[in-house]
Amino acid sequence: MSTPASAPKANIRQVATLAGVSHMTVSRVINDHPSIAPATRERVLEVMRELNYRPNSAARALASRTTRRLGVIVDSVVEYGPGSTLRALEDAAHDAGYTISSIALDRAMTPHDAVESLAAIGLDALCLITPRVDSIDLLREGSSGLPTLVVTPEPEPDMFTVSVDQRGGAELAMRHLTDLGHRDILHVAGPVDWLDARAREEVWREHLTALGVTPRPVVVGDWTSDSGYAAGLALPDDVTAVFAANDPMALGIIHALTERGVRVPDDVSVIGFDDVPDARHFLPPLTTVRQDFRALGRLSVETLLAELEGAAVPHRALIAPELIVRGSTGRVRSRGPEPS
Amino acid sequence: MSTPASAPKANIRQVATLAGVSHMTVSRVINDHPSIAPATRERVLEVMRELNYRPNSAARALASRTTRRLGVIVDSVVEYGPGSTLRALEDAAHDAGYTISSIALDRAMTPHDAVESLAAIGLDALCLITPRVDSIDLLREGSSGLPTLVVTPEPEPDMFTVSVDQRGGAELAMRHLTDLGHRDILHVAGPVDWLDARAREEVWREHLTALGVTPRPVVVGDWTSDSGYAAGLALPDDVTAVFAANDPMALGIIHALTERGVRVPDDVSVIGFDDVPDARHFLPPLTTVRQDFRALGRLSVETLLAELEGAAVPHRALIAPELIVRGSTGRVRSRGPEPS
DNA sequence: AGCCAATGTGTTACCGGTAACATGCCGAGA
DNA sequence: TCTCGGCATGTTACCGGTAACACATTGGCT
Repeated sequence: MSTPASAPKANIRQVATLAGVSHMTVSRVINDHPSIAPATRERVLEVMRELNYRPNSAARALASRTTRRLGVIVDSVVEYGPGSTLRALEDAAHDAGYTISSIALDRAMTPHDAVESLAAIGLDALCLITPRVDSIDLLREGSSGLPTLVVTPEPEPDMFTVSVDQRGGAELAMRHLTDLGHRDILHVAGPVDWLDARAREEVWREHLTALGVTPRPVVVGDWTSDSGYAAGLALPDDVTAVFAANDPMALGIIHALTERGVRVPDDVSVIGFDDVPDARHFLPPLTTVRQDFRALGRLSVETLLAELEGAAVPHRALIAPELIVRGSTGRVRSRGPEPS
Repeated sequence: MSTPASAPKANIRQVATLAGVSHMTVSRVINDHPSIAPATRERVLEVMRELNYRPNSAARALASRTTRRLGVIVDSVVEYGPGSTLRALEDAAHDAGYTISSIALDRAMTPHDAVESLAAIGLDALCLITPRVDSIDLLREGSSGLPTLVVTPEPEPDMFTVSVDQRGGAELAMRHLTDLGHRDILHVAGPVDWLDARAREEVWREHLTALGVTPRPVVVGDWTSDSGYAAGLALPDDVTAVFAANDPMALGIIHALTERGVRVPDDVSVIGFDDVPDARHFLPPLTTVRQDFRALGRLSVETLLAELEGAAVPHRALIAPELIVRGSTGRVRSRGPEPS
């Protein structure tokens, strides 16, 4: 065994004694204080290694009033977007020497409770990943006085916000479809209380209107492939393309259409949003808009830490999405004999 | 605003003074000590409410040498299984008043580093979610003296382990296929260093052997739908069923077969493993084996906390998987004119 | 030479809790 | 009535660090 069994944890004063310095000098070595003689530093480091010394983070937190911990409140972790963003945040935070404590809003957990329960464990800053309309207000209300960043599609004048450019992404999707000649484009939207869903829907509407086409009524889904399936079953015959607000719904739509004998993309083109890992193997492989959640997570941590250090940071930052063209979209074609 | 701006954090002694008791009494109220007069408790609670008092967790951790924090090391969070397990763990831990700090093993992070970096922040116990063969040894080596639980398909005599019953799940899949009359069953396995993958493969082999069928060589994938796709392209013509070690690979296989003009399930049956949320809308909807990762997470936390409290807990616990029959499997049928 | 700033280190107090032991009070049993 | 044990509470020390300030030494500049 390399580790001596049950190493009796050493503390800063024991290190100090063995190194022949005061405990304060050891503390300075730990914190990379500039004015430490190189020889002293070496000696202390040596002793620390010998004793297998690890600073006690609770003690540091208590004395310094800073925990090096970020709290994250995530609405709907189970969804691909929020979940991926959280993972990316965790990685980025870890790289910066910070710890993440996250709490999901899913269940019987109100934003207020979430802030409470996170604040209880001690936080340096707060990050809210929430695509919901009202969450920001709820956050404001439960405000904890902590530096805060919100990952949300809508800019908020008085807060730091970051997001993937939802409108830009929706533009990409709509332009792709209209470039292929489609005009009769149905939108299967996400839940009405999701800002991402709203942004995508607005762009769809605006884009069509600008083309002189009257948009049909949106179909509202709930992000699940099930809801996409339902929308697919109910798809009017004269629609030539569907812009689904996410990939699972696109999958469900394709499933339903296929069952109905409607071919994708020959009869109807379908485009998704997200680019989930499996999208390339859907049948047909899904054309979609990729969101770079890793970049989003990194950006969030950067922004938050900069804010903590008092640096001037932009109140709003955006990540650019990317169009991924695959097999579920094609040029518009007449659909054979229309019924009735 | 309901919260007074920048509430000056109260500490235990201020509460004590205002309540006319010693700070120790307040501490006892916080910790639900039995011998506190009801009247006193009420008075203290009242003052705590007034001051909006929150115990400082760093101070508690320092004084009590217990952090109420669990460390989790996750290998391959990006995979559905480990990722879901982690989420479930977080929820269960939160419900028990514990905090989770997790670290992903994915990148340039060795198990040793992971233990180090988790131990550095202070932990009550450690949980390792790792499907890899060698990780347990690595953990043993980097052992931190902490109570430890491993989520792994293989029991380890000297450690606490929990898992979804992999062999049982694979049995379910194989029995389903053979009940439908299939004998020529190909297995598309996960990476060789994954214990889950091994267990599924072994059962596949044993099951066929017991039936007097010589198993063909396994095809080894890497869990991704891409690798499934590759396997599907190379699928021998006389195979009538494929047991894919997870759902994304099953998806890729179906994609490839469909491209080749092979119909699923008419020509070839495909069964997956996991039951990812979208599996029911794959084309055709996927027959698969569901793993209840939420139950697994809950079980893990329960076990770990029981261990912490010194309770006697079984060294090995299993969650039962469930067969989900959908449209990607059917009775065996001759495949029409065989080429050559 | 004398002064001052920078450098390197030490002393002391304090962060906000919990542990361990001490104390006063009260009721039950001898 | 006295004693003893349990209840309710208080006192003191300590957990392992950091902050703030003090102090000694050194070297450059006037």
